[in-house]
Amino acid sequence: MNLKELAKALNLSISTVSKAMRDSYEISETTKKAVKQKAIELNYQANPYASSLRKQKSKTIALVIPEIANNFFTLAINGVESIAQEKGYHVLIYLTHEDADKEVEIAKILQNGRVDGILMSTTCNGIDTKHLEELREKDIPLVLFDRVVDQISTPKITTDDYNSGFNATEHLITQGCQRVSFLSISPNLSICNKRMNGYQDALIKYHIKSNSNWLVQCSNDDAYNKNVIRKLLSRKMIPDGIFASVEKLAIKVYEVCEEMGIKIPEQLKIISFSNLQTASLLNPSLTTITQPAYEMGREAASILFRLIEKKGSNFILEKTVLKSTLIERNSTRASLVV
Amino acid sequence: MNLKELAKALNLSISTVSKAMRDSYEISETTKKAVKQKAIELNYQANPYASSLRKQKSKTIALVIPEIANNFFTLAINGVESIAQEKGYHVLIYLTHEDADKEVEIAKILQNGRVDGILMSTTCNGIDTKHLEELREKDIPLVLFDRVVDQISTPKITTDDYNSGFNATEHLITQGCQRVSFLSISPNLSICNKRMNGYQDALIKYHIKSNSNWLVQCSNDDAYNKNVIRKLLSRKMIPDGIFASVEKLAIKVYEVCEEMGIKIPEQLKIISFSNLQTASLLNPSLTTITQPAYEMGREAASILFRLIEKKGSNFILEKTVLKSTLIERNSTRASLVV
DNA sequence: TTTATTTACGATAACGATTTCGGTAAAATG
DNA sequence: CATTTTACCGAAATCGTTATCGTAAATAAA
Repeated sequence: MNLKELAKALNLSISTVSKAMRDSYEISETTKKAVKQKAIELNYQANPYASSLRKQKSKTIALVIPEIANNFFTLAINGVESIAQEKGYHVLIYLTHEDADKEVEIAKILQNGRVDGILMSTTCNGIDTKHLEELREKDIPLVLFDRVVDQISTPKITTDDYNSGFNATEHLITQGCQRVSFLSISPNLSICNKRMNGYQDALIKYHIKSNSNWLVQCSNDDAYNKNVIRKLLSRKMIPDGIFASVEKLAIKVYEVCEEMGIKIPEQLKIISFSNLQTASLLNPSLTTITQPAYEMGREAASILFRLIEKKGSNFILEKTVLKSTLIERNSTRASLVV
Repeated sequence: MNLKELAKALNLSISTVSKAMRDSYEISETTKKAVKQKAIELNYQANPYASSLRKQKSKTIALVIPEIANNFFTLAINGVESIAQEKGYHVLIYLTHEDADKEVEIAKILQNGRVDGILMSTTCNGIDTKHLEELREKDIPLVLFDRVVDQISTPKITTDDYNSGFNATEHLITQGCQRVSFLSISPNLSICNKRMNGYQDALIKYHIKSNSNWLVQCSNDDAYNKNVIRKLLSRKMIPDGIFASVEKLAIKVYEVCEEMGIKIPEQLKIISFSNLQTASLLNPSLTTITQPAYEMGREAASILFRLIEKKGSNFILEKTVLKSTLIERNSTRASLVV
């Protein structure tokens, strides 16, 4: 079923039918009605690729994220999808699996007009950002969220990572921690570094000597991370507080503590960035800094659509910062002095 | 940058360049090399929509799922994406949010050639399946996974839901439960009913009177479900075992038990279908039936691609059944008789 | 040497829509 | 009554590829 057949069935020209379908002022109401009815009757739907080719826009966006088995991204996708569906856009999903090369490859592929815009949260392994600059040069609308790259000039949605990092650390300290360790996911990730800066400044505020030994670099390999954490908790002087920059590191800490018989929060308190649905059901319940993931997705998507629709508008705010909330639970409960 | 410009830069015809790019036997090796080099130099990439229009295939599949904030689907997406990326396909994602109308709408939209095939897990609220039949009639490759619809003739990937349901219930009984309740997510979902059948047959095997009071219909509204569970656990005769057909119901049970001070597993044992990463860290750790979600995604995708590539091949197995595994944890630990 | 066959490439027509540009009738205007 | 508008509609170009077909030169076969 294409326009030609539909036109034939109506004894009208192709162009008339095309215009009628899109409510052109050139077409009388009566023929419009006739055309639309026949279209429904014959189950006509415009071929999206023919339209895209002609109109040079695809009504499709790409969502590029490092992983999906992660509640933050899951919620963000929900936010993105909700806006996309409202706007009648389609969403292509690409996972980089924290592989910088794959991210570059995907960025390359997306230069060919397949999508009208890109929503991206970068991999933590990347250092080079040429692929993002290329997208900017080609004027492909790009919005970064959460894991942003500061040097790229494009809208970015983040949370107040520095403050959150500061507050999380302060919370540990006020709950009685003296030796607070920070688990980083990557030294190349600006948001992770901001969280770390908050951590360091909180230590300074409370006159706690910032010891680089408490700063632990993790990776995206679960097994490796578990080992790193094991080592951390096997030192002669182990931390009494851990600030995990991402959820999966907190999970590994729990596992290692169980394994080693370390009691949370009595021997070790822990706080983590996390959107776990089950944070309150863990043993013990996990104190979290929870990002407004859904809202971030929605915000990122709606800014992207604004970019797409009013291309060339320059009143686009570069940076949007949403607030995370610290939810206190038992994993950081001050030890009861019975 | 399009073929025309590339051809001009090479002093060749458009058709020659096009063929060279796709390694046609009609083109000499020398010109092929020249063309490809120039293509890289000028950063040429074929316009996907022009290609799709001409070739009548899009190298794109649709993944239609009811929700994404669910570890099963998250893992399945991972599986799907891994195969899609291997095959050079793109993945469009659509969420129905358990809304049958939305599922119908999406199915309609996908009839227009936007995708070469569809991967779907149906909503639990659907009863009508006309939209799926239409897809079959239009010969659009369709593979159902997990939440399948039996009456549609198309490949399906499921787990052994009946057996799993039986085993889960048997497990509760052998751990000492006498009043086992089943939390259903929907009466319209064949896999949920199969799990229930397993449950019922296990009761029969152990000569436990199957009481319809123990069969609780939940929905996809968290607040509603929580209320239903509250009521269940407020009866004069409350169950001593709960079998949750999906993860989110189990979480609600935990929450209600915490609220009401009901001790798991002493007063109430619970087992659930679940792919929670944190099942072992819950308080108490949750006994689960865990589906091979990643493998199901991979399997579904690879069958879909077989369908797409050898359209008309009839040796396609209708049904693939993978095995779930019961992972025993503390939520069903037999009460210690101290 | 003549004929048949490859080899390597180009011209051109699709694919299915959108859009510009006309064109014709009827209605409105002078 | 002549002229301009207005209201509708159609022809044809276009988007960027791919596929079919044709053809010149080069090679092989006769």
